[in-house]
Amino acid sequence: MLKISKKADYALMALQHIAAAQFGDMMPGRVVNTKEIAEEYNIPLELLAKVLQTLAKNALIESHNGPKGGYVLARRAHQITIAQILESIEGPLGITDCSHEKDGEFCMQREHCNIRTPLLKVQDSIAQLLNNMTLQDMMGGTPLITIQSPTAQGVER
Amino acid sequence: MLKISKKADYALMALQHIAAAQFGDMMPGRVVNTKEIAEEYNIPLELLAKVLQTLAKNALIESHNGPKGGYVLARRAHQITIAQILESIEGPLGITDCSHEKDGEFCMQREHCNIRTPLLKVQDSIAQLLNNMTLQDMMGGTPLITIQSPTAQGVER
DNA sequence: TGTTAGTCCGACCTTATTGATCGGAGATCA
DNA sequence: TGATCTCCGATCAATAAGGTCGGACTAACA
Ligand code: FES
Ligand code: FES
Repeated sequence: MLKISKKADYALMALQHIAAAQFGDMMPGRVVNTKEIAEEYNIPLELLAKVLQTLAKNALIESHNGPKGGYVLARRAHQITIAQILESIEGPLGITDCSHEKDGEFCMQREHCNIRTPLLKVQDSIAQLLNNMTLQDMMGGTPLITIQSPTAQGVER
Repeated sequence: MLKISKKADYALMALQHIAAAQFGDMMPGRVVNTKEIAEEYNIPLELLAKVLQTLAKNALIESHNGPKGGYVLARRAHQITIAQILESIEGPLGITDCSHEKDGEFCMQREHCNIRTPLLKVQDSIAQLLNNMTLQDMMGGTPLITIQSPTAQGVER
């Protein structure tokens, strides 16, 4: 119910990892490749590759080809919102399939629909929530330090 | 992306209609049957029936069998939350598939997962939003009155 | 400079979820 | 009692997601 796809899940993990490698290590512009992420989180390699391709196409990360190649974050972590990531993978956010009426074709129920307005309000709230949360917020709240605390360190903010 | 299923959509429409018929007409305990709703909103009849069955099983509405039978709201409109409706149709709310770890089986990524905590926070926010919105709130905001005739005229057959 | 190894990239197939459908059981009113 | 109208459970088809394959490119190295 209201579940985001696994591909989006992988995208979030990968981006978090790339961001951590980029700002947490000593090397500032460190390039991280697909295999490293896939092995770290037990993600099917080829599937993760596909996800990263999509992310690169949407200008969230930059791809460097050849040996020692890989991906680098295209912007700073606090400039990337969760909404941007999810929309890159799964298309525009729409809580119901008739949210975005495409070129003159509305759903059958549109005429007598009684739930459109309140549902759009719910959708707006969710969109706002996702837009206000950045990748940096997701990294344990602490900006540059790598997390890695075994205890359930709260992410209160 | 984050789209709720069509069945849940139908459930919301049907419940709104039942509530309107129950409190908007002169008859307080009016029974409304499946066919009436299906024709009003152009919903496939049998599918809507299935949805209503599920709703009845979850004690959101009561079913009255036989001729002149149909469904009646089990509680007052302001006692039914959107979250209850959605969860009745689509199961418990989980933004990711590993939200509810079922009996000892966690996902492969659990060990090194870096996005679990923030995602649970997002899920909590959405759940709270849906729990605070009742069926009555969805009916134009105005409490019990305001359901005038547009529905009643279409129901005549 | 030629080779080679390692990377990204696009198209394809398989599986799971949702959407929709069918016939039967039970209950009420005439 | 009888017929009719309703709800109910099991079944089938369409769609989207998850996963997989081989090809194209780039950059480092000998
Ligand atoms: S379901 Fe499409 S407008 Fe309400
Ligand atoms: S994906 Fe399952 S715990 Fe993070």
